[in-house]
Amino acid sequence: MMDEKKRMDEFMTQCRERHVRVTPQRVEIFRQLSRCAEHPAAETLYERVRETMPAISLDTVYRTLSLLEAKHLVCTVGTVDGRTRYDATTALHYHFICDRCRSVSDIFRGEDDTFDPSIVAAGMGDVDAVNIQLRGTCRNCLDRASA
Amino acid sequence: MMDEKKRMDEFMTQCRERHVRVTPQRVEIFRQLSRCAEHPAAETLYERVRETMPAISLDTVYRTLSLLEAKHLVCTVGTVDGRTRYDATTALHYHFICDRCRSVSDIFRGEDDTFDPSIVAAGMGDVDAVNIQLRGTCRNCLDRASA
DNA sequence: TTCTTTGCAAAAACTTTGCAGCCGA
DNA sequence: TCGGCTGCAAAGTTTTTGCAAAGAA
Repeated sequence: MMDEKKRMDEFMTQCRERHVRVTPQRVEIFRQLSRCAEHPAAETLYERVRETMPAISLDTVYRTLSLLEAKHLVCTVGTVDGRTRYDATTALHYHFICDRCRSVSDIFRGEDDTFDPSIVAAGMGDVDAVNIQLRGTCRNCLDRASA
Repeated sequence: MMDEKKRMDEFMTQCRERHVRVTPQRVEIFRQLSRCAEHPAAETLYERVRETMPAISLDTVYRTLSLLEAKHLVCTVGTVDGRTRYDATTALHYHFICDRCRSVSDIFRGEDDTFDPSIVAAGMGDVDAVNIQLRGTCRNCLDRASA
């Protein structure tokens, strides 16, 4: 795992490359999103960011996520209970979404994984982002149900 | 492609198996959704269904889609512009979503496609549904831009 | 300096829900 | 018959937008 300082420097560099102004709010939103393993919705992330930046407003979180997603600095994981969930990792990977507890977990690709979006979409157009959701019941919920 | 009568019979059989009551509204909603290649949102489908069933209400369309999705008789394709889009085909396939024109197209699997959700999610839990979105710019929009 | 961004508040958009009468099984 | 379904209307949630002040390049 990349250390945080390096990750934040990279974020700021990419912002400048894409003409996205670097503001304290954007930096903090990205930092907290990177730290969250839970793939939070806007409001959840807002609560998190408020701990270190109490004056921030919810609409700034919405606007920032929406901007960063458009610039592919962040990606959406899908919608759970009507709320859009986000991920700071844009590298190709999958998500397991539990329909029972609403948790979202990363699934990183195995060595033998040959799934290739640009081959799959050959002829359809240019692919900028990929979102792969596997929905079902997670191990925790299965264990709890059988206990 | 399966003919419509056969598809509708299958739908009604599956409804009964899953204890979902067969009503004219549900049948018509499913029929129109099956006919739509565009993967419509609830409101778009509502307009479509109203052509043959003028008295239906929008909330019935919402309730029906939500029920059918829970029963895996229909699946969601993801959210485009804040609206959930649906698909009557539940067999594993992919979707190409154009961020420019908001169109959603099916991508059926190639012969050599070895992507297997239950292997990918091995150990994470039980997978009930899969949703794979490739987002980008479609051929049409690319051609229009370069013209 | 200039154009963008933020916070506040209000609004918009989509979706859900309560209720009474109706209908499928 | 009985429990679930529908239409109507109203509410609920999430997300977006207008505006003036503050801030990044």
